Amino acid sequence: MLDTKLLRENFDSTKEALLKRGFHLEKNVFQSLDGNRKSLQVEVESLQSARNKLSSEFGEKKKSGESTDHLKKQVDEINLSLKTKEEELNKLSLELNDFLMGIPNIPDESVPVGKDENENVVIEQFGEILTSNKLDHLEISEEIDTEMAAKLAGSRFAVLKGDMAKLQRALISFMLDNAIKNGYQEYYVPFMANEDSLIGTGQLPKFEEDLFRTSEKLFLIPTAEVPLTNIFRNEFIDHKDLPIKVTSHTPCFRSEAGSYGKDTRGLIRQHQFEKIELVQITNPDESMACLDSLLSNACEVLDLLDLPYQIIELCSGDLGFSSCKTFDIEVWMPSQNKYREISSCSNFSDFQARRANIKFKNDGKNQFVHTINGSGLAVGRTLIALIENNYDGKNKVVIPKSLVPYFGSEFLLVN
RNA sequence: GGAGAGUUGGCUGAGUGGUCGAAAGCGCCUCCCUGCUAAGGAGGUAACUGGGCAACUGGUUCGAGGGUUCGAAUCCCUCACUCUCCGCCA
Repeated sequence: MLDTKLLRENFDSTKEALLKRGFHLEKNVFQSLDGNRKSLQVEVESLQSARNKLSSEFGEKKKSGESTDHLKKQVDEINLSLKTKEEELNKLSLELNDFLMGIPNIPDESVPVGKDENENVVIEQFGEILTSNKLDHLEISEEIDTEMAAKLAGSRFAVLKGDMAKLQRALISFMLDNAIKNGYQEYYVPFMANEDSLIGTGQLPKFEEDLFRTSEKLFLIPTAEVPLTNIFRNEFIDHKDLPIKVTSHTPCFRSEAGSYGKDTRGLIRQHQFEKIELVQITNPDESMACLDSLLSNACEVLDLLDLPYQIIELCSGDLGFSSCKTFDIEVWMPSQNKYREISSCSNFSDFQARRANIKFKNDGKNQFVHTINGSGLAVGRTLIALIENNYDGKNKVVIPKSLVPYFGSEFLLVN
Protein backbone atom coordinates (compact mmCIF):
# COMPACT_ATOMS: atom_id res chain seq x y z
CA MET A 1 0.00 0.00 0.00
CA LEU A 2 1.17 3.49 -0.75
CA ASP A 3 1.33 6.29 1.77
CA THR A 4 -1.86 8.33 1.55
CA LYS A 5 0.14 11.43 2.30
CA LEU A 6 2.17 10.84 -0.80
CA LEU A 7 -0.98 10.79 -2.90
CA ARG A 8 -2.28 13.96 -1.28
CA GLU A 9 0.92 15.91 -1.58
CA ASN A 10 2.57 14.51 -4.69
CA PHE A 11 -0.25 13.09 -6.71
CA ASP A 12 1.00 14.06 -10.14
CA SER A 13 4.53 12.74 -9.72
CA THR A 14 3.16 9.53 -8.21
CA LYS A 15 0.74 9.11 -11.07
CA GLU A 16 3.57 9.61 -13.51
CA ALA A 17 5.78 7.08 -11.74
CA LEU A 18 2.97 4.51 -11.78
CA LEU A 19 2.35 5.15 -15.44
CA LYS A 20 5.82 3.71 -16.09
CA ARG A 21 4.48 0.36 -15.02
CA GLY A 22 1.29 0.80 -16.98
CA PHE A 23 -0.97 1.67 -14.07
CA HIS A 24 -3.40 4.52 -14.44
CA LEU A 25 -4.06 6.30 -11.20
CA GLU A 26 -7.30 8.19 -11.36
CA LYS A 27 -7.04 11.62 -9.91
CA ASN A 28 -10.67 12.55 -9.57
CA VAL A 29 -11.57 9.21 -7.98
CA PHE A 30 -8.92 9.65 -5.32
CA GLN A 31 -9.57 13.30 -4.73
CA SER A 32 -13.29 12.94 -4.37
CA LEU A 33 -12.94 9.92 -2.07
CA ASP A 34 -10.29 11.54 0.06
CA GLY A 35 -11.89 14.96 0.01
CA ASN A 36 -15.29 13.66 1.02
CA ARG A 37 -13.73 11.52 3.64
CA LYS A 38 -11.91 14.47 5.09
CA SER A 39 -14.85 16.83 5.34
CA LEU A 40 -17.06 14.10 6.76
CA GLN A 41 -14.41 13.18 9.26
CA VAL A 42 -14.08 16.76 10.46
CA GLU A 43 -17.83 16.92 10.85
CA VAL A 44 -18.09 13.62 12.70
CA GLU A 45 -15.22 14.52 14.98
CA SER A 46 -16.65 17.86 16.01
CA LEU A 47 -19.95 16.17 16.81
CA GLN A 48 -18.12 13.58 18.85
CA SER A 49 -16.22 16.29 20.63
CA ALA A 50 -19.46 18.05 21.53
CA ARG A 51 -20.98 14.82 22.77
CA ASN A 52 -17.93 14.02 24.88
CA LYS A 53 -18.12 17.43 26.54
CA LEU A 54 -21.79 17.03 27.36
CA SER A 55 -21.25 13.55 28.68
CA SER A 56 -18.61 14.61 31.13
CA GLU A 57 -20.88 17.46 32.23
CA PHE A 58 -23.51 14.84 32.78
CA GLY A 59 -21.40 13.08 35.35
CA GLU A 60 -20.81 16.26 37.31
CA LYS A 61 -24.45 17.27 37.30
CA LYS A 62 -25.43 13.83 38.42
CA LYS A 63 -22.95 13.99 41.28
CA SER A 64 -24.25 17.31 42.54
CA GLY A 65 -27.81 16.14 42.13
CA GLU A 66 -28.80 18.61 39.42
CA SER A 67 -31.22 17.76 36.69
CA THR A 68 -29.74 16.14 33.59
CA ASP A 69 -32.81 16.07 31.40
CA HIS A 70 -31.82 18.92 29.10
CA LEU A 71 -28.33 17.45 28.68
CA LYS A 72 -29.76 14.11 27.72
CA LYS A 73 -31.89 15.76 25.11
CA GLN A 74 -28.93 17.53 23.56
CA VAL A 75 -26.82 14.38 23.47
CA ASP A 76 -29.67 12.44 21.92
CA GLU A 77 -29.89 14.95 19.15
CA ILE A 78 -26.18 14.81 18.48
CA ASN A 79 -26.21 11.03 18.48
CA LEU A 80 -28.97 10.99 15.96
CA SER A 81 -27.07 12.98 13.37
CA LEU A 82 -23.84 11.24 14.30
CA LYS A 83 -25.24 7.86 13.47
CA THR A 84 -25.88 8.48 9.81
CA LYS A 85 -22.70 10.49 9.34
CA GLU A 86 -20.59 7.82 10.97
CA GLU A 87 -22.06 5.18 8.73
CA GLU A 88 -21.33 7.30 5.71
CA LEU A 89 -17.79 7.88 6.88
CA ASN A 90 -17.22 4.16 7.41
CA LYS A 91 -18.46 3.41 3.95
CA LEU A 92 -16.23 6.05 2.42
CA SER A 93 -13.21 4.87 4.37
CA LEU A 94 -13.74 1.34 3.11
CA GLU A 95 -14.02 2.57 -0.45
CA LEU A 96 -10.88 4.63 -0.06
CA ASN A 97 -9.08 1.65 1.41
CA ASP A 98 -10.13 -0.56 -1.51
CA PHE A 99 -8.88 2.06 -3.87
CA LEU A 100 -5.52 2.26 -2.09
CA MET A 101 -5.20 -1.53 -1.85
CA GLY A 102 -5.49 -1.76 -5.60
CA ILE A 103 -2.56 0.55 -6.34
CA PRO A 104 0.75 -1.19 -7.07
CA ASN A 105 4.10 -0.11 -5.65
CA ILE A 106 5.99 2.74 -7.25
CA PRO A 107 8.98 1.63 -9.33
CA ASP A 108 12.31 2.75 -7.96
CA GLU A 109 13.91 5.55 -9.96
CA SER A 110 16.72 3.24 -10.99
CA VAL A 111 14.34 0.82 -12.71
CA PRO A 112 14.62 0.83 -16.51
CA VAL A 113 11.44 2.06 -18.13
CA GLY A 114 9.77 -0.43 -20.42
CA LYS A 115 6.43 -1.82 -21.46
CA ASP A 116 6.70 -5.54 -20.83
CA GLU A 117 9.11 -8.44 -20.39
CA ASN A 118 10.65 -7.80 -23.79
CA GLU A 119 12.25 -4.68 -22.42
CA ASN A 120 13.87 -6.30 -19.42
CA VAL A 121 17.59 -5.71 -19.24
CA VAL A 122 20.21 -8.44 -19.12
CA ILE A 123 22.68 -7.46 -16.42
CA GLU A 124 25.20 -10.28 -16.55
CA GLN A 125 25.63 -13.85 -17.77
CA PHE A 126 27.57 -16.62 -16.10
CA GLY A 127 28.73 -20.02 -17.26
CA GLU A 128 28.90 -21.74 -20.65
CA ILE A 129 25.60 -22.54 -22.23
CA LEU A 130 25.02 -25.91 -23.79
CA THR A 131 23.30 -25.88 -27.14
CA SER A 132 23.82 -29.46 -28.24
CA ASN A 133 21.58 -31.40 -25.89
CA LYS A 134 17.97 -31.01 -26.92
CA LEU A 135 16.37 -33.70 -24.82
CA ASP A 136 14.11 -32.42 -22.11
CA HIS A 137 13.93 -33.73 -18.57
CA LEU A 138 10.97 -36.01 -19.27
CA GLU A 139 12.82 -37.61 -22.13
CA ILE A 140 15.96 -38.01 -20.09
CA SER A 141 14.41 -39.59 -17.02
CA GLU A 142 11.42 -41.81 -16.46
CA GLU A 143 11.55 -41.05 -12.79
CA ILE A 144 9.60 -37.87 -13.39
CA ASP A 145 6.07 -39.09 -13.91
CA THR A 146 3.34 -36.65 -14.84
CA GLU A 147 0.90 -39.33 -15.94
CA MET A 148 0.93 -40.93 -12.53
CA ALA A 149 0.36 -37.48 -11.01
CA ALA A 150 -2.55 -36.90 -13.39
CA LYS A 151 -4.20 -39.99 -12.00
CA LEU A 152 -3.68 -38.77 -8.47
CA ALA A 153 -4.50 -35.11 -8.82
CA GLY A 154 -4.77 -33.92 -12.40
CA SER A 155 -2.65 -31.86 -14.72
CA ARG A 156 0.22 -29.67 -13.58
CA PHE A 157 1.41 -32.10 -10.96
CA ALA A 158 4.32 -34.50 -10.95
CA VAL A 159 5.44 -37.58 -9.13
CA LEU A 160 9.16 -38.02 -8.58
CA LYS A 161 10.39 -41.55 -8.07
CA GLY A 162 13.44 -43.14 -6.54
CA ASP A 163 16.66 -41.27 -7.03
CA MET A 164 14.83 -38.36 -8.62
CA ALA A 165 12.91 -37.78 -5.40
CA LYS A 166 16.16 -38.11 -3.53
CA LEU A 167 17.87 -35.62 -5.81
CA GLN A 168 15.14 -33.08 -5.14
CA ARG A 169 15.55 -33.66 -1.42
CA ALA A 170 19.30 -33.21 -1.79
CA LEU A 171 18.78 -29.90 -3.56
CA ILE A 172 16.47 -28.70 -0.80
CA SER A 173 18.97 -29.50 1.93
CA PHE A 174 21.82 -28.04 -0.05
CA MET A 175 19.98 -24.77 -0.65
CA LEU A 176 18.84 -24.44 2.93
CA ASP A 177 22.34 -25.04 4.22
CA ASN A 178 23.60 -22.40 1.85
CA ALA A 179 21.07 -19.91 3.16
CA ILE A 180 21.96 -20.72 6.75
CA LYS A 181 25.64 -20.29 5.93
CA ASN A 182 24.79 -16.81 4.65
CA GLY A 183 23.16 -15.82 7.91
CA TYR A 184 19.51 -16.72 7.35
CA GLN A 185 17.61 -18.35 10.18
CA GLU A 186 15.68 -21.42 9.07
CA TYR A 187 11.97 -21.63 9.78
CA TYR A 188 9.42 -24.34 9.36
CA VAL A 189 6.07 -22.68 8.76
CA PRO A 190 2.43 -23.49 8.00
CA PHE A 191 1.69 -24.15 4.34
CA MET A 192 -1.64 -22.41 4.71
CA ALA A 193 -2.18 -18.76 5.49
CA ASN A 194 -5.08 -16.63 6.54
CA GLU A 195 -6.49 -13.67 4.69
CA ASP A 196 -4.67 -11.05 6.75
CA SER A 197 -1.34 -12.63 5.91
CA LEU A 198 -2.08 -12.63 2.20
CA ILE A 199 -3.21 -9.04 2.34
CA GLY A 200 0.00 -8.24 4.16
CA THR A 201 2.24 -9.47 1.38
CA GLY A 202 0.00 -8.21 -1.41
CA GLN A 203 -1.58 -11.35 -2.89
CA LEU A 204 -5.00 -10.27 -1.68
CA PRO A 205 -7.40 -8.73 -2.38
CA LYS A 206 -6.41 -8.37 -6.01
CA PHE A 207 -5.00 -11.75 -6.98
CA GLU A 208 -7.25 -14.27 -5.31
CA GLU A 209 -7.70 -16.22 -8.55
CA ASP A 210 -4.01 -17.21 -8.44
CA LEU A 211 -4.48 -18.95 -5.09
CA PHE A 212 -5.95 -22.20 -3.90
CA ARG A 213 -8.54 -21.66 -1.26
CA THR A 214 -8.93 -24.45 1.27
CA SER A 215 -11.83 -23.44 3.43
CA GLU A 216 -13.69 -20.27 4.20
CA LYS A 217 -10.61 -18.78 5.72
CA LEU A 218 -7.39 -20.42 4.64
CA PHE A 219 -5.36 -20.38 1.46
CA LEU A 220 -2.49 -22.61 0.39
CA ILE A 221 0.62 -20.48 0.31
CA PRO A 222 1.87 -19.52 -3.17
CA THR A 223 5.32 -18.88 -1.70
CA ALA A 224 7.02 -18.99 1.68
CA GLU A 225 7.31 -15.22 1.38
CA VAL A 226 3.81 -15.12 2.83
CA PRO A 227 4.45 -16.87 6.15
CA LEU A 228 8.03 -15.63 6.50
CA THR A 229 7.12 -11.98 6.05
CA ASN A 230 3.97 -12.22 8.13
CA ILE A 231 5.95 -13.57 11.07
CA PHE A 232 6.62 -9.89 11.61
CA ARG A 233 3.13 -8.58 10.94
CA ASN A 234 1.99 -6.10 13.58
CA GLU A 235 5.39 -6.21 15.22
CA PHE A 236 7.75 -3.52 16.37
CA ILE A 237 11.30 -4.54 15.62
CA ASP A 238 14.31 -3.28 17.52
CA HIS A 239 16.42 -1.36 15.01
CA LYS A 240 19.49 -3.13 16.37
CA ASP A 241 18.09 -6.40 15.04
CA LEU A 242 17.91 -5.20 11.44
CA PRO A 243 18.40 -6.63 8.97
CA ILE A 244 16.60 -9.83 9.91
CA LYS A 245 17.28 -12.68 7.51
CA VAL A 246 15.01 -15.70 7.47
CA THR A 247 14.55 -18.68 5.17
CA SER A 248 12.25 -21.62 4.74
CA HIS A 249 11.67 -24.53 2.45
CA THR A 250 8.03 -25.00 1.59
CA PRO A 251 5.92 -26.37 -1.18
CA CYS A 252 4.22 -23.56 -3.11
CA PHE A 253 0.73 -23.81 -4.53
CA ARG A 254 -0.46 -21.79 -7.48
CA SER A 255 -3.65 -22.15 -9.43
CA GLU A 256 -1.95 -20.92 -12.59
CA ALA A 257 -5.24 -19.46 -13.73
CA GLY A 258 -4.77 -17.82 -17.07
CA SER A 259 -1.77 -19.91 -18.06
CA TYR A 260 -3.70 -22.48 -20.07
CA GLY A 261 -1.57 -23.93 -22.79
CA LYS A 262 1.56 -22.35 -21.40
CA ASP A 263 4.43 -24.60 -20.28
CA THR A 264 2.17 -27.60 -20.23
CA ARG A 265 4.94 -30.14 -20.49
CA GLY A 266 7.03 -31.35 -17.61
CA LEU A 267 7.99 -29.71 -14.35
CA ILE A 268 8.33 -26.16 -15.50
CA ARG A 269 4.93 -24.87 -14.36
CA GLN A 270 3.15 -26.84 -11.68
CA HIS A 271 0.34 -26.33 -9.22
CA GLN A 272 2.72 -27.53 -6.54
CA PHE A 273 6.46 -27.04 -6.40
CA GLU A 274 9.21 -26.83 -3.82
CA LYS A 275 11.03 -23.63 -3.14
CA ILE A 276 13.55 -22.22 -0.71
CA GLU A 277 12.65 -18.64 0.06
CA LEU A 278 14.95 -15.93 1.38
CA VAL A 279 13.41 -12.97 3.20
CA GLN A 280 15.05 -9.93 4.70
CA ILE A 281 13.48 -7.32 6.95
CA THR A 282 15.64 -4.25 6.60
CA ASN A 283 16.26 -0.67 7.50
CA PRO A 284 14.98 1.51 4.62
CA ASP A 285 18.42 3.08 4.22
CA GLU A 286 19.94 -0.30 3.57
CA SER A 287 17.27 -2.07 1.57
CA MET A 288 18.89 -1.71 -1.84
CA ALA A 289 22.18 -3.02 -0.50
CA CYS A 290 20.26 -5.87 1.12
CA LEU A 291 18.62 -6.66 -2.20
CA ASP A 292 22.07 -6.96 -3.74
CA SER A 293 23.17 -9.29 -0.97
CA LEU A 294 20.05 -11.42 -1.30
CA LEU A 295 20.55 -11.60 -5.06
CA SER A 296 24.12 -12.77 -4.62
CA ASN A 297 22.98 -15.33 -2.03
CA ALA A 298 20.64 -16.78 -4.65
CA CYS A 299 23.23 -16.66 -7.43
CA GLU A 300 25.69 -18.47 -5.22
CA VAL A 301 23.51 -21.56 -5.37
CA LEU A 302 23.75 -21.64 -9.15
CA ASP A 303 27.47 -20.94 -9.01
CA LEU A 304 27.96 -23.89 -6.69
CA LEU A 305 25.81 -26.11 -8.89
CA ASP A 306 27.78 -24.93 -11.88
CA LEU A 307 24.69 -24.10 -13.90
CA PRO A 308 24.73 -21.36 -16.54
CA TYR A 309 22.49 -18.41 -15.75
CA GLN A 310 21.85 -14.77 -16.33
CA ILE A 311 20.66 -11.95 -14.16
CA ILE A 312 18.10 -9.64 -15.66
CA GLU A 313 16.53 -6.55 -14.26
CA LEU A 314 12.81 -6.23 -14.78
CA CYS A 315 11.71 -3.10 -16.56
CA SER A 316 9.03 -0.95 -15.00
CA GLY A 317 6.22 -2.57 -17.01
CA ASP A 318 7.10 -6.09 -15.88
CA LEU A 319 7.42 -5.41 -12.16
CA GLY A 320 5.24 -7.40 -9.80
CA PHE A 321 2.42 -5.64 -8.00
CA SER A 322 4.24 -5.12 -4.69
CA SER A 323 7.77 -4.66 -5.94
CA CYS A 324 9.70 -1.45 -6.54
CA LYS A 325 12.74 -3.18 -8.00
CA THR A 326 13.25 -6.75 -9.15
CA PHE A 327 16.11 -8.85 -10.46
CA ASP A 328 15.24 -12.19 -11.97
CA ILE A 329 17.73 -14.99 -12.16
CA GLU A 330 17.25 -17.18 -15.21
CA VAL A 331 18.88 -20.53 -15.65
CA TRP A 332 19.76 -22.04 -19.00
CA MET A 333 17.32 -24.71 -20.14
CA PRO A 334 18.92 -26.65 -23.02
CA SER A 335 15.70 -28.29 -24.20
CA GLN A 336 14.03 -24.94 -24.62
CA ASN A 337 17.17 -23.28 -25.85
CA LYS A 338 16.58 -20.36 -23.59
CA TYR A 339 16.95 -18.98 -20.10
CA ARG A 340 14.04 -19.51 -17.74
CA GLU A 341 13.25 -17.79 -14.47
CA ILE A 342 14.46 -19.67 -11.42
CA SER A 343 14.41 -16.87 -8.87
CA SER A 344 12.91 -13.45 -8.54
CA CYS A 345 14.54 -11.11 -6.04
CA SER A 346 12.61 -8.00 -5.13
CA ASN A 347 12.69 -4.98 -2.93
CA PHE A 348 9.17 -4.14 -1.79
CA SER A 349 10.28 -0.98 -0.01
CA ASP A 350 7.65 -0.15 2.63
CA PHE A 351 4.77 -1.43 0.50
CA GLN A 352 4.31 -4.74 2.32
CA ALA A 353 5.43 -3.26 5.64
CA ARG A 354 2.64 -0.72 5.47
CA ARG A 355 0.06 -3.39 4.68
CA ALA A 356 1.39 -5.78 7.29
CA ASN A 357 2.22 -3.04 9.79
CA ILE A 358 5.85 -3.93 10.38
CA LYS A 359 7.70 -1.12 12.08
CA PHE A 360 10.85 -0.22 13.90
CA LYS A 361 11.77 2.74 16.05
CA ASN A 362 14.24 5.07 14.46
CA ASP A 363 15.48 7.92 16.66
CA GLY A 364 12.25 7.78 18.61
CA LYS A 365 10.14 7.83 15.46
CA ASN A 366 8.10 4.91 14.26
CA GLN A 367 8.96 3.92 10.76
CA PHE A 368 8.03 1.12 8.40
CA VAL A 369 10.76 -1.37 7.58
CA HIS A 370 11.57 -2.43 4.04
CA THR A 371 11.00 -6.03 3.02
CA ILE A 372 13.13 -7.93 0.52
CA ASN A 373 12.69 -11.43 -0.75
CA GLY A 374 13.70 -13.87 -3.42
CA SER A 375 13.88 -17.55 -4.19
CA GLY A 376 17.03 -19.32 -3.33
CA LEU A 377 15.94 -21.20 -5.46
CA ALA A 378 12.88 -22.75 -7.08
CA VAL A 379 13.72 -26.41 -6.61
CA GLY A 380 11.69 -27.98 -9.42
CA ARG A 381 13.23 -25.78 -12.04
CA THR A 382 16.68 -26.29 -10.57
CA LEU A 383 16.10 -30.00 -10.88
CA ILE A 384 15.19 -29.65 -14.56
CA ALA A 385 18.18 -27.44 -15.24
CA LEU A 386 20.48 -29.88 -13.52
CA ILE A 387 19.19 -32.85 -15.46
CA GLU A 388 19.16 -31.14 -18.82
CA ASN A 389 22.50 -29.37 -18.47
CA ASN A 390 24.36 -32.30 -16.91
CA TYR A 391 23.01 -35.17 -18.98
CA ASP A 392 25.85 -37.04 -20.59
CA GLY A 393 23.76 -37.97 -23.62
CA LYS A 394 23.76 -41.63 -22.68
CA ASN A 395 22.67 -42.93 -19.32
CA LYS A 396 23.57 -40.55 -16.56
CA VAL A 397 23.37 -37.07 -15.13
CA VAL A 398 26.52 -35.75 -13.53
CA ILE A 399 25.95 -34.45 -10.01
CA PRO A 400 27.82 -31.21 -9.25
CA LYS A 401 30.63 -31.64 -6.76
CA SER A 402 29.05 -29.50 -4.06
CA LEU A 403 25.85 -31.52 -4.24
CA VAL A 404 27.48 -34.95 -4.04
CA PRO A 405 27.61 -35.01 -0.22
CA TYR A 406 23.87 -34.40 -0.20
CA PHE A 407 22.94 -36.82 -2.94
CA GLY A 408 25.46 -39.46 -1.96
CA SER A 409 26.62 -40.28 -5.47
CA GLU A 410 28.45 -38.61 -8.34
CA PHE A 411 25.87 -39.68 -10.89
CA LEU A 412 22.19 -40.08 -11.29
CA LEU A 413 21.52 -43.03 -13.57
CA VAL A 414 18.68 -42.43 -16.03
CA ASN A 415 16.55 -44.48 -18.42
C1' G B 1 -14.83 -33.37 20.87
C1' G B 2 -15.97 -31.85 26.56
C1' A B 3 -14.89 -28.29 30.72
C1' G B 4 -12.63 -23.91 32.38
C1' A B 5 -9.42 -19.38 32.15
C1' G B 6 -7.77 -15.52 29.32
C1' U B 7 -6.69 -11.50 25.08
C1' U B 8 -4.93 -4.11 28.05
C1' G B 9 0.89 0.36 25.72
C1' G B 10 7.63 -1.79 22.69
C1' C B 11 7.35 -5.85 26.86
C1' U B 12 5.32 -7.71 31.84
C1' G B 13 0.99 -6.48 34.25
C1' A B 14 -3.01 -3.61 37.47
C1' G B 15 -7.64 -1.85 36.42
C1' U B 16 -15.78 -4.18 37.14
C1' G B 17 -19.83 2.23 34.61
C1' G B 18 -17.68 8.98 34.35
C1' U B 19 -12.14 12.08 37.41
C1' C B 20 -8.91 5.83 32.79
C1' G B 21 -5.37 6.18 27.17
C1' A B 22 -4.99 3.50 31.65
C1' A B 23 -1.20 2.13 38.09
C1' A B 24 3.43 -0.24 38.73
C1' G B 25 7.69 -2.49 36.77
C1' C B 26 10.95 -3.47 32.51
C1' G B 27 12.85 -1.31 28.16
C1' C B 28 13.96 3.21 25.61
C1' C B 29 15.25 8.76 25.45
C1' U B 30 17.22 13.36 27.88
C1' C B 31 19.78 15.36 31.91
C1' C B 32 22.68 14.84 36.69
C1' C B 33 26.35 12.05 39.45
C1' U B 34 30.84 8.94 38.78
C1' G B 35 38.37 8.69 36.48
C1' C B 36 36.35 4.20 33.27
C1' U B 37 32.74 0.32 33.88
C1' A B 38 28.83 -1.12 37.03
C1' A B 39 25.39 1.11 40.16
C1' G B 40 22.50 5.56 41.52
C1' G B 41 19.27 10.22 40.98
C1' A B 42 15.55 13.67 38.08
C1' G B 43 12.33 14.00 34.10
C1' G B 44 10.16 12.12 29.63
C1' U B 45 8.08 7.96 26.77
C1' A B 46 1.21 4.08 23.44
C1' A B 47 -0.52 3.75 18.41
C1' C B 48 -3.30 5.60 14.46
C1' U B 49 -5.52 9.83 12.46
C1' G B 50 -7.57 15.19 11.47
C1' G B 51 -6.27 20.55 11.92
C1' G B 52 -1.98 23.98 12.59
C1' C B 53 4.55 26.74 10.26
C1' A B 54 4.76 25.61 15.24
C1' A B 55 3.57 25.60 20.38
C1' C B 56 -0.57 22.99 20.54
C1' U B 57 -5.10 20.70 19.76
C1' G B 58 -9.69 17.43 18.04
C1' G B 59 -10.93 12.29 17.26
C1' U B 60 -10.41 6.94 17.41
C1' U B 61 -8.26 2.68 19.58
C1' C B 62 -7.85 -1.80 25.88
C1' G B 63 -8.55 -9.21 20.47
C1' A B 64 -12.75 -8.26 16.31
C1' G B 65 -17.86 -7.03 15.42
C1' G B 66 -22.58 -5.79 17.36
C1' G B 67 -25.71 -4.21 21.70
C1' U B 68 -27.21 -1.73 26.53
C1' U B 69 -26.22 3.41 28.46
C1' C B 70 -26.29 10.43 28.47
C1' G B 71 -21.44 7.86 29.13
C1' A B 72 -18.09 1.21 28.30
C1' A B 73 -11.32 -1.41 29.06
C1' U B 74 -15.31 -2.32 32.73
C1' C B 75 -22.17 -4.88 31.59
C1' C B 76 -24.66 -8.19 27.50
C1' C B 77 -24.35 -11.02 22.67
C1' U B 78 -21.59 -13.15 18.47
C1' C B 79 -16.90 -14.43 16.45
C1' A B 80 -11.53 -15.19 16.32
C1' C B 81 -7.32 -16.51 18.84
C1' U B 82 -4.30 -18.19 23.24
C1' C B 83 -3.70 -21.15 27.61
C1' U B 84 -5.02 -25.24 31.24
C1' C B 85 -7.41 -29.95 32.27
C1' C B 86 -9.99 -34.34 30.13
C1' G B 87 -10.79 -37.40 25.68
C1' C B 88 -8.80 -38.88 20.92
C1' C B 89 -4.54 -39.12 18.05
C1' A B 90 0.84 -38.95 14.15
